[in-house]
Amino acid sequence: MSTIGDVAKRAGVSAMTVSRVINNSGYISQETRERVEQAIAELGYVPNALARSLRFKQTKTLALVLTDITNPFFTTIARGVEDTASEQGFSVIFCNTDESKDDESEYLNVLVQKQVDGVLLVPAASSPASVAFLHERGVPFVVLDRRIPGVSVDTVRCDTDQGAYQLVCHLLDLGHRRIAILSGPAAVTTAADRVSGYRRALAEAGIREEAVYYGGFTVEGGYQMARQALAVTPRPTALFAANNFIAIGALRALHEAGLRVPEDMSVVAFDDLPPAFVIAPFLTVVGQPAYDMGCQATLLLLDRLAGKGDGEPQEIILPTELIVRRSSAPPCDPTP
Amino acid sequence: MSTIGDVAKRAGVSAMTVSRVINNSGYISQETRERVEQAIAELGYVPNALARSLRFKQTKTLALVLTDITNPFFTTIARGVEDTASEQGFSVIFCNTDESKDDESEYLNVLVQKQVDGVLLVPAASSPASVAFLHERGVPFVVLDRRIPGVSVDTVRCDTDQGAYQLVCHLLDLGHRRIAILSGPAAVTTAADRVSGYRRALAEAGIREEAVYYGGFTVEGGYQMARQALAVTPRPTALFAANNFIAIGALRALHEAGLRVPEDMSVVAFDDLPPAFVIAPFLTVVGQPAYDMGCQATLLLLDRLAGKGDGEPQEIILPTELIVRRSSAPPCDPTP
DNA sequence: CTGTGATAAGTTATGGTTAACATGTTACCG
DNA sequence: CGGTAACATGTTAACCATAACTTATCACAG
Repeated sequence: MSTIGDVAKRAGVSAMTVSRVINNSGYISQETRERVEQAIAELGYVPNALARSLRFKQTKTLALVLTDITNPFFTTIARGVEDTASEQGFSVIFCNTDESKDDESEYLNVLVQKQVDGVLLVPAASSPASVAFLHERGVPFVVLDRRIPGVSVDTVRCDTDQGAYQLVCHLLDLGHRRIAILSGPAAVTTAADRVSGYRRALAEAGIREEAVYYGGFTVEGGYQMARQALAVTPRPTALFAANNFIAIGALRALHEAGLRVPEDMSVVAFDDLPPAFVIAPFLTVVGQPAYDMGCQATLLLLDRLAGKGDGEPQEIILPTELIVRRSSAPPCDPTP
Repeated sequence: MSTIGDVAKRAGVSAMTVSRVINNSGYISQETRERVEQAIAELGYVPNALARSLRFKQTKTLALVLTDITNPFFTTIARGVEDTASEQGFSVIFCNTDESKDDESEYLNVLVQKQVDGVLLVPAASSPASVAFLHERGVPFVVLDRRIPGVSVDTVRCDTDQGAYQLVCHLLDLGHRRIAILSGPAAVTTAADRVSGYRRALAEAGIREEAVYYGGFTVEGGYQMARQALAVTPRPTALFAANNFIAIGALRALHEAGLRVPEDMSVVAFDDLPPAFVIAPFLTVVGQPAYDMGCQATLLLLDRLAGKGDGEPQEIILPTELIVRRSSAPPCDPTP
C-alpha cells in the first residue's frame, strides 16, 4: 500500500502538494495537479483514514450494539441505521451481544479504543454500567428500543406498555378472560413494560387472574413458556407472546399439543415478522416501526455529534400499530 | 478522552512506562505499576487503537461485504464470520450492497481507506473489478458464496450446481416432467449455476422442454416469475425457486391463484429458512451450511493474514443437503 | 523600481503509541 | 573495590496525513 509520500516522490512534488490535490484546497497549478493525479492513479493510492482520523479526532464511524442480529426486528433497525448513517458519510460497525452483559462491555471497550464517533446501544441489561462507561469517556450515544431506569439519556423506543395494553384490550374485546403473557427476561425493560401494559388492561377490565411467564426472547423460550401455560387448569384461552420468536415457539408448542389457532387458542404477539418471511400473514400483532427507529436514533446521534440540540437528554417514543389478523378470535368453549 | 501522556503525567512517569504497563512488556517495578494502574483507572484511560494501528499497520478488523443483510442465509453467514473473527480478536465491519456494483466499489474504497486487514466478499456482479481493486492494493480477501469467472482467487462456496441437480432429480423421481426454474439475476453465478444443474438433470432424463426465468433474488422477483410461469400452457407441475425469498414470492403467487401446494403444484427451493422463522417446516429444500461457510471463509482469510498456506488460491466447496418435506409430491393431473 | 497581493509550492509540527536505543540504578561476584 | 549483569525508566523517531506557517515567483499599480 502506497502512502502520500510515495505519490509525492513519483510526481516530483512534496507530500503537502499531493494533499492539496486530494482535498482540493489551496493553490495548485494545472500542470502539477495532472502530474499528481497520474501518480495517484498509477500507484492506486488510497489515503490512510487512520492517519487522518488520528489528526482530526473523527473516524466517521458509528457503532450499533444490539442483542440479537438474527432477529428481523433488529435487522430492520440495522438497515435504518445504515441507510441514515451512510447518507451522511458514516460507516457502521455492528456488534452482537446475545443478551450478554459481559459481551456488551467488552464490545464497548473495543469500540472506544477504535475511537468510534458515537454508539447506538440496545442494552442487554437495565444496569447503567454501559451508559456510565460511555459517558465517562465522552462518547456520545443513543439508547435504542429499551429503557435504562434511573438515568436520563437520549433514547429512541416504542411505547411498548401501550402496545401491550392494546393487544390485551383486543383480546378482552373478543371475550377472553384467561390470558397468559409469555414475556422476555424480567430484567429487560421491554419485557417488563409489556407485562405492565398487560396488567393495566386486565385491571381496567376488573380481572384479577393473571398468568405471567418470563423466559428468553427466543423460540425455545416461547416453547417452554407455552408448555407451562398449557399445563395450568383451567387453561388460558389466549396467549400473548412478547416478541416474534416467542410467538413462533408458542405456536410450535400448540401445534405439538394438537391445539388449533384460533379455534382452540388465540395468539397475539409483539413485533411483526417482515413480509419477506411470511407467505400469508396470520398473526395478530402490534408492529413497531423498526426501520424508522433506526433512522431516528441515528439522526439524533448525528445531531449530537454536530453539537446540535440544547444538550437536554431527549426521549423519542414512537407509536405502535395494532394489526388484527386471523390468529385471534372469540374464545370457543371453556374446556379443562 | 485521556491519552497515554495524561496517564503518564498523573502517575509521574513517562509515556513509555505506561505503555509497558499496558502491554506487560519490559521491566516495571511493582510500585510504579500500581501507580500507573491507578492513574489509568482514575482517568478511565482507554488506549487509542488508531494510533496503535498506524504504527503496526494492523487494525484487527475484517470487513464482510454482502448483498442482502435481511436475508437469513446471509445473516447466518455473518454470525459464522463474527464468531470466528472475534474469537481471534478481530472485529467485523458489515456492508450491505443491495446487489449494487456501485455500492460495492464505494464500500471497498472506504474499507481500504480504513485499512481493514482483510475482506470477505459476496460479489454483487461477476466482474473482476472489485477483486482486482483489492488485489492491486494488497488487501487479502476471500470470495464467499459466488464465483467470479476467469479469475483464480480464494473462494468458499457451496456446490450449487450439484444442489440444483439433486432438487430437480427429486422432482423427476416423483414423476414431474414440466418443471420451471425461477432463478436469480442472470449475471450472478449462483443463479447461473443453479440453472445449469437444472439443465443437467433434465438432459440426463432426456427431457427437452425447459422453462427458465431470471429475476431478482427477492420476494417480488419470485412473485413475478411465478406468475409468468403459471401463464404458460400447459402449466408446469413443479416450480424450483433458486432461493428462499423467491420461494416465498412464488408461494404467494400460487396462493393468490388458488393453487394448493403440493396437490396442484410442487415447490422446491434453494436455501432453508432458519428454524426460528418457521412454525412447521414445509418446503422441500436444498440447505446450505451457511454458518459453516462464514466460519471457513474467515479461517481461510485469517490464515492468509498470518501468511499461512502456499499462496496458491484455494477453493473450498461445501456440500449441500437435500431436505424433503411436504411441498413436493407426485404430479396430480395434467390440467390446462 | 518599490511595494503589494495573488499564486504555487515547501517545511515544520501535530495527533497517540511504541520499538529501538540510551541512561541510570542496584546488587552481586571475584 | 572495579566490573557487569539485571533491572528500571526515559528519549527519539517512526507510522501517515495535514494545518499553519514560510518561502518564492510573478504581475501590476503607484
